Amino acid sequence: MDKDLAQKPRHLIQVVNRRTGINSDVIRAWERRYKAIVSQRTSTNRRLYSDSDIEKLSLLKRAVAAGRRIGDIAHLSYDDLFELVMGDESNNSTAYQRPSTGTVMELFDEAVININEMNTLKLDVTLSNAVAMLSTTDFLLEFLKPLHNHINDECKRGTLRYVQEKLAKICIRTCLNNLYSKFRSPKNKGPKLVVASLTAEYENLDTLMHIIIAQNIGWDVTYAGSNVPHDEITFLAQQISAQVLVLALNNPRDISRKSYEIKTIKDNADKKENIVLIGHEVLEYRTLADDVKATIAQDMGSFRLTLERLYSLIR
Amino acid sequence: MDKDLAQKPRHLIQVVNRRTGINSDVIRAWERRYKAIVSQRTSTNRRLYSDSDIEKLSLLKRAVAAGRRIGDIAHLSYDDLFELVMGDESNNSTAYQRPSTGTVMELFDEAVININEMNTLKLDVTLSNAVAMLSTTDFLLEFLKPLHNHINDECKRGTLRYVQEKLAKICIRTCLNNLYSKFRSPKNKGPKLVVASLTAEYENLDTLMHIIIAQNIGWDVTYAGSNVPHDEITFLAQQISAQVLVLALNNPRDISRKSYEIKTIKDNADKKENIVLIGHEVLEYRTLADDVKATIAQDMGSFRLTLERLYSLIR
DNA sequence: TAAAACAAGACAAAAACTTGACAAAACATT
DNA sequence: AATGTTTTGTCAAGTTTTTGTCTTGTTTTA
Repeated sequence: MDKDLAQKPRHLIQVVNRRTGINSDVIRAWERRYKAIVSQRTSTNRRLYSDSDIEKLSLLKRAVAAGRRIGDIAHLSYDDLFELVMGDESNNSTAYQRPSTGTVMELFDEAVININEMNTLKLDVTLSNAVAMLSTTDFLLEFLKPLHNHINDECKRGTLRYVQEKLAKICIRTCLNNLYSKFRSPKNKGPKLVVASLTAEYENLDTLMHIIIAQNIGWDVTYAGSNVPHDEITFLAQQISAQVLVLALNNPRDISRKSYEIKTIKDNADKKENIVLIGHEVLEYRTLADDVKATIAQDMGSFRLTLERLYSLIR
Repeated sequence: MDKDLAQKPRHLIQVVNRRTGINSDVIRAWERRYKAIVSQRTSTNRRLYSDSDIEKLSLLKRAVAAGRRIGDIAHLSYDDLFELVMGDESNNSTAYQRPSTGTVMELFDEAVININEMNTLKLDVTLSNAVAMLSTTDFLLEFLKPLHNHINDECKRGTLRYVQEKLAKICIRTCLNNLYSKFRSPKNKGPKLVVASLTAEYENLDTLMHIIIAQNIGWDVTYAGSNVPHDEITFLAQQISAQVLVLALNNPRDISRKSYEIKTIKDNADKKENIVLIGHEVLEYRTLADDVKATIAQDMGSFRLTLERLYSLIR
């Protein structure tokens, strides 16, 4: 019965477009030129696609992304295609192509315009387009982080008003939140990691970006938010038996107290627990980091490397 | 018995319009052309809709927003529609699995257990199941609001630790965020509404719930966050030409300053702009509300009524 | 009596269709 | 390295289908 449903032509070309990310024109062109997917039609000549059609189209897209030419592969059966894509993607894992700077630039400009116009709806669309078009890493490092910096700069300079900053940051937070939930599945049984920040720290978009990176590597992330007393962090990490604890340090105040608290956390923790420090005040904690054998990750790039290293150590 | 009530035809088309955000003309056209919802009639030929009719209409609206054509889907059963919408909204068509049981009580208990165990992953699942199984209103009023109260109570009593509260609230915020983005579509051309809170107010989950309600009625909501200076709020409302301004008042401090600021906002606003006050400190602003002709909405129920009234006035 | 609901038809914007053209990218050849 | 050829995504023009909105005129409600 399920198979029956999967074969049933019931999706309009627009739905296929949304699900696969392939432009409607392209879908039609592939049909016209190579008979890639010859869909059924309604009595009034509209195309209707089945679930399996959509799956084949997704495979075709992946094959093209892996460097195949559509004309060569369009006629292949689903199974042949599947095999092809699997081979391509496993060999080519390093051959990821950076998006052209043009793409990122255009998305960036679009986002800036949306922010200036305070059109949160359009900004949402732009952000989710960026997510769709870029890899997670590129999205964060090449697009969102620069955008975030730009917003902060313009705000300091006075070119951007306070509400504009606020609205933009709420949109970005929502977007990061979506990204976070999207990649969370009960099936994920990666090693556990806790992200939190101590008392007198504020919520920070950079911290959220770090969370996405960790998740992207394969960690099962639990985010405890900002402004959490140190003993609560210890409790949480122990209860869920986290293997890594990430602390965000963005507020330049109370460094000595926080240092003491971090030391306490380390003392109370199991020996296997690793501590990673992030945030832009992180350099103030250099000597402490040596002391408690914590790792300092100054930016998202080194954070990714650190977590990848820890991940391979644990696995 | 509840089912009985849900099947009972008792809502005029106007009510359906406000609850679903679907124009009355459209509802009638859908009935005339596709027999989407063939409602009962009174003895004098007025249409009367049941709760289930409203829910099916909401699903139809979501399916249309996801790119479906009304003519193709109007005839589907509620369950088929549900499956379709779930597939469309979470791009991978296999994501949602219907939970085995699901009264509000059971969902509530499940959530409480998840919170105690600090299993955020499972809590996420429970919350999204609740969203899927209940109507938006029921989800908020019967499930989430009580859960939120429960968390606050347990925390005051000391039964719940600080991290547990934190984790739970982050999950809830994420869930509300998702709900918010889900119902935002560029197609929505509802009247505009701004939600914000003044300086010295903090972020509040109740405010987010109010946002979902407003959106559910058909408003195009812009959320400016908390702690926004009054002149920034005025600027925003003018720029996007909002027709309603919702202010959240949860902090008992600085009432006189805030009163003054609200008055200033009213003075600078266009005459047509309506102000609605929400939050648990809202009763302190009674005299002010009379002064500036603002409406006070003490709870989510009266908030819904207020916005429905304003919606029908504007339309 | 004014406002709201009804029916039926008309209209126009949006979306999908076909065909053909174009230009950038990829490939092949010299 | 330069040049010619093929591939392929995108766009435009013109047609058809779909669907939200509006109009007109009648009936019901408050």
